[in-house]
Amino acid sequence: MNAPLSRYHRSSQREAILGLVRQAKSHPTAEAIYARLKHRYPRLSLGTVYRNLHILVLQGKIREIRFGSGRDRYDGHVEPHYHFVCRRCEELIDLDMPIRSDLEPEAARLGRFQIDEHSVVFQGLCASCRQLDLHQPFS
Amino acid sequence: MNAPLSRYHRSSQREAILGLVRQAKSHPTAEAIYARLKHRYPRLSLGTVYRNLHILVLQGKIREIRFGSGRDRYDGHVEPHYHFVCRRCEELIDLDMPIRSDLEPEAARLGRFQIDEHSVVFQGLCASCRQLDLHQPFS
DNA sequence: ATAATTGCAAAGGATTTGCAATGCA
DNA sequence: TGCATTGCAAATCCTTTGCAATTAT
Repeated sequence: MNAPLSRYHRSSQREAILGLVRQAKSHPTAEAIYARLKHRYPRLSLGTVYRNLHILVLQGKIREIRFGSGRDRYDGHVEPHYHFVCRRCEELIDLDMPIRSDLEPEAARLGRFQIDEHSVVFQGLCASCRQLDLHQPFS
Repeated sequence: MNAPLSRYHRSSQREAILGLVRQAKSHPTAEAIYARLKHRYPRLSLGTVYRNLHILVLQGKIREIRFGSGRDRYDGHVEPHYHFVCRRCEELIDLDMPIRSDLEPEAARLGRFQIDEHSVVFQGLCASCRQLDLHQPFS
């Protein structure tokens, strides 16, 4: 992961990546971030994007989201929240609903777990795919 | 994915894979399944394992679990249930606690979603890693 | 000056796929 | 026979890493 030994130096690439992840309503993949910054930093490389994303995660400034299909996504909202994923278009949406913290002690009781957090992901069809689905259902 | 055009033929490899995933208490990866069946089917290949796992998922006989680190895991329990993942050893444990179905209409109301299911994953330390952690915390 | 960051290219791990041979219906 | 399944190997996709050059402190 190549994390630094002492403290970080600032880099405009990293700041741009953080800015982009924070302002994006979507939850961009590394590839998407790379594509959107490539014109501003023509020599930018994917490796740099990945390295900075990891640093930002270590710094607690963004979150890595790993469910769903192959690629990781990044979330600029670090406060706990739930997600919805469309099973057709794979869009990932933040949900503004209360966290059920009471679930944690209940789960902890089932084993001798120490539970730090939990995630909830709803799956189904988003508004637009729902319409499509009426006409062209998929197997 | 190479799904068949009409109906499936039976294959003893597929039956063995299904049997193994069902009886396993752990949630094995494709690699682990391959390793455990290799002596019984010396010419078995990883490709065959992956292809059959996908077919079994399509048939609704097993579930694919995709959170956490890189590799997919497979679950022989197809009824909805929640999971616990240890952040140190990455063990994945089925939890026998009631499903909060009331969460779904609540989430659906936030967008115009059609919600079919939801998953809940608790993260923390399992019983054994918890003890270790007292002596050798990790960064 | 020291150490972090970059770009590039190559390596890595997990999964998928093309193809000829084999097996099931 | 017709089509699904297999083994094998190569290909693909996403992510990580080594290294020499550059940049921040």
